[in-house]
Amino acid sequence: MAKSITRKNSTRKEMISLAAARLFREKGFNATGMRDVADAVGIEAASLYNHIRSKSELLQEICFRVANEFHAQLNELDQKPNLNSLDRLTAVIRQHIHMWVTRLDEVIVANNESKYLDDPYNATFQNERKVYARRLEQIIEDGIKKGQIRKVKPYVVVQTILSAVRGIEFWHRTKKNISIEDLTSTMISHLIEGLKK
Amino acid sequence: MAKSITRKNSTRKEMISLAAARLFREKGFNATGMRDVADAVGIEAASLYNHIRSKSELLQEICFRVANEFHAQLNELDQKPNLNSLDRLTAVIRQHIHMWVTRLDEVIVANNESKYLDDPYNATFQNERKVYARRLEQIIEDGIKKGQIRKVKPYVVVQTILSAVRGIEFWHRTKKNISIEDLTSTMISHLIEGLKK
DNA sequence: GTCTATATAAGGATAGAC
DNA sequence: GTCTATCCTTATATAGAC
Repeated sequence: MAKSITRKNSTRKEMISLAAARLFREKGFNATGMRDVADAVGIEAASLYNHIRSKSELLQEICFRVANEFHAQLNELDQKPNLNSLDRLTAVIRQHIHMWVTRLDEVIVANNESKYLDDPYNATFQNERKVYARRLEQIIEDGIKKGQIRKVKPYVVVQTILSAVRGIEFWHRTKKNISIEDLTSTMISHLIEGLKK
Repeated sequence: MAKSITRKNSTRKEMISLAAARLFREKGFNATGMRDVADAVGIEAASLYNHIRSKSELLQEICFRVANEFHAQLNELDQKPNLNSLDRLTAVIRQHIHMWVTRLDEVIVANNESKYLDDPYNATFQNERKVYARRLEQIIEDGIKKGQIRKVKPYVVVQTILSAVRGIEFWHRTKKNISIEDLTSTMISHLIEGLKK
């Protein structure tokens, strides 16, 4: 009984969160009104507050859900010690593209709207990003040390890769005849071949 | 006399525009109030309207100033017919990085806040972006045809390069000991070597 | 849990004195 | 050209009936 109530609540809340993610992505966090979110789920704005505490809370949950997911995927990769650096980077790129394709709204919100998080959430989130990037830099450094990667600045390479993948946001808008596979293979070959010795 | 009035006006308006660019970048267009802009130039909010028509107009001028500048720089490159495709792409990357370094606020606003332009400006601006990207695709296609560039999807490569350069926005935030030269050379080698046959 | 009604605050823009 | 005062709209969030 308690379980069914919980599930009903969380399902409702999930709907609100996903609707918010779509709206925050399309119109931006500040330009999205609670009335917009309410309309999207078919209730009045006031009713939202039976499920969420505030508009800020919606943003927080979206951003940290995404951050946690990215870290979890990187954790999985860490448990495959027999991958070399370039294979590891390739897998990271694939993971990112997969996230972009399957959870576009949330990922874009986490990238573009996280700056509107209130403190201390804002600082925490930016730190998550930094830690994640640092983990990727380690992969590059390892590859340089082992002679698989040219002598580059790991920090710059990581930012280049992360930014490049992030650009899929704009790819989505146009109606090009490019499959996910073409997209993935072109990006990987471009970004990985450019690192080889 | 008329000239001095004109110059005075345009200087004042320039100050407002640059202050707005900085604020729009830092806080976002919607989170920036006219009172914020007024504070930044040291006048009252009402006084702004002697120089500008509306908050939207500020955004429009910033975005199209940037768009025109990028097109102008590409036009310059077009007048050097003896450059090959890879050199041409390298020059484009250098131009972009230079814009990011010298006019960071305006470029970030044009990239991140242009979606808040009212129609028809929004549609016009997005089209400018599309035309610009198409011009870069032509360079890639040319390089493939002449055997300098591997067989890649030009559209994806252009988006990868544009997105990668765009990421300098985030590079700026951290205090890494990386010079502009290291940044530029690492990005160029990474993004250009990855295209060579 | 959802509704109607509303409190409270903030934002863009204008009027009119100086 | 700049100011003070203010209009008008919109937004988040709450109160209380059902």
